Amino acid sequence: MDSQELLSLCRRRGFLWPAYDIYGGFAGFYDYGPLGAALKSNIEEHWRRLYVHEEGFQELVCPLIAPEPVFEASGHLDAFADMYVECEGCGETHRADHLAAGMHDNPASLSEEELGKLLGDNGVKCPSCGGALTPPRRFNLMFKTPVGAGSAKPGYLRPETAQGMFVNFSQVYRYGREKLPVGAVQIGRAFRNEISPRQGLLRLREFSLMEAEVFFHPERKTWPRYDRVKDEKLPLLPDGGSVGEMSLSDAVGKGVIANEALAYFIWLTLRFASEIGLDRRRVRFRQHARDEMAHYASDCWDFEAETGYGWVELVGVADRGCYDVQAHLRHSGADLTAFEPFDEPREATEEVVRPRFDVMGKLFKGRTKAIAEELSKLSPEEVRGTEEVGVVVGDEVFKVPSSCFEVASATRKVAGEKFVPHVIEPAYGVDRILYCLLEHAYRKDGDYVTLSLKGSVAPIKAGVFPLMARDGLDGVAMEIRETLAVAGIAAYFDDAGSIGRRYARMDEVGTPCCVTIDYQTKEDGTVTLRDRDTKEQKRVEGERVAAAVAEAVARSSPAASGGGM
RNA sequence: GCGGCUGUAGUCUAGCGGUUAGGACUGAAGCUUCCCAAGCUUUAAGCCCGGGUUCGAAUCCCGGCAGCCGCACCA
Repeated sequence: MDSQELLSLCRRRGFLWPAYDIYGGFAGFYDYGPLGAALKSNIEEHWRRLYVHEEGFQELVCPLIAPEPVFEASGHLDAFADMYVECEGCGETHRADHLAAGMHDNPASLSEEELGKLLGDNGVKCPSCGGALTPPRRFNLMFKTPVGAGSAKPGYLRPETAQGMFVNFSQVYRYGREKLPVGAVQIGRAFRNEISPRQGLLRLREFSLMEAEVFFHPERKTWPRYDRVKDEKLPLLPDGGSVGEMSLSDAVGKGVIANEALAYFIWLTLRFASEIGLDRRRVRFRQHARDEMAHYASDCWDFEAETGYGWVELVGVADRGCYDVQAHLRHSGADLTAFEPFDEPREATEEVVRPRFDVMGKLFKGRTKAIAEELSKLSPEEVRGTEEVGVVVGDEVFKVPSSCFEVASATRKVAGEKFVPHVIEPAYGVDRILYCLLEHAYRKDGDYVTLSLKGSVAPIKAGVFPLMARDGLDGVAMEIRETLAVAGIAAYFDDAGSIGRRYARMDEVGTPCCVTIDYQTKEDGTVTLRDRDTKEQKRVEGERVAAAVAEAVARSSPAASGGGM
């Protein structure tokens, strides 16, 4: 299909268009119009239904701007940047770390200066023309903005919503009654200063993400509902293999997918995709190659859809290990751990420095308590065999003779252990999903275009038309539209042009059914209900119209709690 | 960021240095008992932006912006 045709429809009918058009446009930014906004919101609402309502994830709304330390910890400040050199001869730019491949174990980890020296020492020239190269220049893909006036602190627009959930692990864990696994989600905007945005909605500088972070005990990566779906089939493209259908349990059993939890969220992604209307025959899960994966991930699967642009990544489901939480724990000093009680409390015996208050009291009088406290913090190794130990309390240094303490073994009851949780992250790109949905729904018969959107996501659920805008038919139609609106069904009144033209307008924006009021309505109160995909019509009682429309919409949608594909 | 191609109403397009930029579809108003983009009347809407060449520029040249394709990039 021709993506230009689809984009033209999107603009014509009010789905979306390039932003700031009257000022010449702004690459990488798009506006959603009334239909696009409704479609986007329906997609997000369906996702929320699955993750928040069914699976019990906690939804958070975190700020779009975060202070610098967050991204120092996450690694975005260093790693979410590319180093470039430019050729002084031909002007071509090259990835500096790529040019240094083979000269260093990990060129990307070097500073600009170090990398520049490395390239210079090895006499690297422009691969295109052999010209001299500029020193490496760093281009960070995050948008930076000062926060506050004066000596403002640097802030960054978030490049993903994930960090907001990692830094809030303790709140999520506590709200979840201190049980694992526990999950948080966030739906919202993220920003990346792409060097070259392309392909419409597929590479934006400002875009929407739906991300979930599921926190696990490192050795128990499964999910309560896994057993229910373990025999379902997944279209998998394993690293180094070819596409094939495989059940979850086979994939986990054969080690194709690293664990049950990862398999479950891969399946949930397929369920979501299918329920909003992506074509099951044009999607697959592609496993990242070892060298493609972020260094901290242990397994990662991209959910891809086939489009006019080729296979496009819509969702990434990755096992990120303990990397993110660990990073914030170290960087912030906060205790971002989970606690697991042992079946039986254990007794741990360890050696400690125990102050002898009877001896100390005489020597240090009123300072005894403070000195003893400091003394207890020392390890047995530090005091063993010494005659005297220096202890600092405030500004004072006290010389404490060894008679004041002893090294004794103490028995402590340990109820359980603390650990840094592992994270599995399903991350969905809303704009890409929306675009692919439109492509997969696009049907063309001659010049006649129909968007075969699922009722669950269709921006308008029903068109309501008087056959003629006269003889009171229009009044009846307006009442019916209002009845539908009150019942929560997005309905669109149209009395302009021929009836065929009005059906065509609705077909082109993916409206699943239309209600038409004709002269028979005046006689027996029935209206016709017309189906978008079959073009079939049937008469229904006027009083039943809301229920009948709801049924028709549901027919082109999956059952609310349906687990099957 | 580099190279190639391209930019005319909401959409698709005619134009090739010289009248008032033409058409189709769409939109709006109206007529027509009108169930699948029907017909008729009326009507709105355009040369991406900025410089230059020229008596005269949608047209030629330069720059910018945007789009498409390829390269690069996509933690």
